[in-house]
Amino acid sequence: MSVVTRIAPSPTGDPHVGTAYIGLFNFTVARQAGGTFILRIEDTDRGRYVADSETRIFQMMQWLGLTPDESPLQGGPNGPYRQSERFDLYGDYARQLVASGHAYPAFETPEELSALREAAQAAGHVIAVPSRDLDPVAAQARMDAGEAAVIRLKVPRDGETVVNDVLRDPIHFQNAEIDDKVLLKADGFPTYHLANVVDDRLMGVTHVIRAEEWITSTPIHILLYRAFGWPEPVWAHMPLLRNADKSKISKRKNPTSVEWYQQQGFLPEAMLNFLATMGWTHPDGVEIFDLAEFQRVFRLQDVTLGGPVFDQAKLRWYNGKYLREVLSEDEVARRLHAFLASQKSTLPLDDYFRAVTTLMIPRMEVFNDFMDKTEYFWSEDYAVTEKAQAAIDGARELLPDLAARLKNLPTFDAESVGGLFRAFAEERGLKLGKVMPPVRAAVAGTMESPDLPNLLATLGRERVVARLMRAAP
RNA sequence: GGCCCCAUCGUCUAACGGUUAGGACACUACCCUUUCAAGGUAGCGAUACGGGUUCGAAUCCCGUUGGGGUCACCA
Repeated sequence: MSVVTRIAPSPTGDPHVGTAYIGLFNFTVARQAGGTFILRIEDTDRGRYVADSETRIFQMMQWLGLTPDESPLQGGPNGPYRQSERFDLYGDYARQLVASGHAYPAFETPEELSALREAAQAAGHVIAVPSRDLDPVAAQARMDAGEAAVIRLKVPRDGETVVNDVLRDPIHFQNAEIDDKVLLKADGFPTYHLANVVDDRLMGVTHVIRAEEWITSTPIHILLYRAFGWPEPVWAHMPLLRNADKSKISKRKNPTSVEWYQQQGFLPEAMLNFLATMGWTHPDGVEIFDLAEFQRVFRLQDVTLGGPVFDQAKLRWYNGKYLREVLSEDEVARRLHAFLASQKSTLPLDDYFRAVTTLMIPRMEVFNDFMDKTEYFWSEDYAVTEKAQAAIDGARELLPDLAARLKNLPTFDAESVGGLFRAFAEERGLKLGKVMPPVRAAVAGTMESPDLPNLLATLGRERVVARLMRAAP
């Protein structure tokens, strides 16, 4: 049987980093087996529905290189892939369960239920729904008369349900502690439990790899599979990504939108690499690896279960590493340019831009760092820091001479410029540390910059001489 | 609170009964050096606690503590 995995996000907001995380593992398990990876949209909650969310989820997956094989946007043999478009299906399956005695219509109002719940809580047991014991014929008559009803799963009163999760020991749940979950809401929409199980079955899903928060509802799903007479999929519950305080990762405490990371100028490769190390380590201790390598060595059973804290500092380190050591300078320049263009920059992708990029690669971790650190490359109106001004004022008399020499330097490359400075310093009996800082301050307006010869060579003779003259008395 | 999951440096983790408990991020110092980075070297730093089992426990068992998840006509 071919492996089929899926992610089933709800279109309720920004494309979440947790979806990307779970997507990575589902994608990989499918790819390893030459199977299929499906993106299904679980939009049965019309109250929380966000219109463009689905498209943005899809774009996130594409950006990361985790493009699904089947999805609402691409279609596929098991469509439709939006639960709202599969509406009719669920009612039929729910009724099938009622007919087979595995489910029943229930007439309790929300108010009655909350009263029941309070009483049950006080007594320390699970809620007992009165409708469960209604005569089926009488219940049918009430439904026919148009009385509002939901359909609930008839959970066995005794025995236990065991979840066999590939990542942990068998988990035992006493059936008496599982309440009769709603399968079909009064508005005819299915709940997550029904829709999820029916769709996974119909789409041939073999491996359910999802977040740990679903563990407690897994026995319900297993009971459903059994009620339908279907075989269970393989279960694997991944640890939850955490905030620094160890709580489940949340918007309030951590950026969770992948779009945010995109806008900061993170690379998808770095994000993927980082995410892969949340709960898993490369067996050879390798820190930097790509999707293909991950696919080659990943094994589900090696996933570690402690809730990993999503540490942005480490993500940034990965990103810097990709900039410096994985991508070519040319590739970085191209991507940086595209990034800046998306931020409304009009800088052309020319040799000058490429040269500046090369100088900045070891000096930025994410693309968003770039403009702040390179103002003086693009404008004559660059800010001059106090320290820089002091450096200029302290050695102002050197500048005209230096400017003249630079103007007449036969070739204006880093090596020649470096030689010029060494010669100048020796001639004047000065240390390089006395000569270079004022020049740096004058041409960059800051004391923090790439090394001076390369900085000057990149800026070019014309700019350098003009700036030096301007700073000189 | 009931049920469920989890537990090695601050963080991500290695170890799969025998190691001076290893690596990475972060942090600190030093080196390189014209500044800032990058890079190199070193340092700091952990088996939550208590009982067992065993010649031997981070590793197996039990308890405690701690953290997390879940208890909707949301997913």
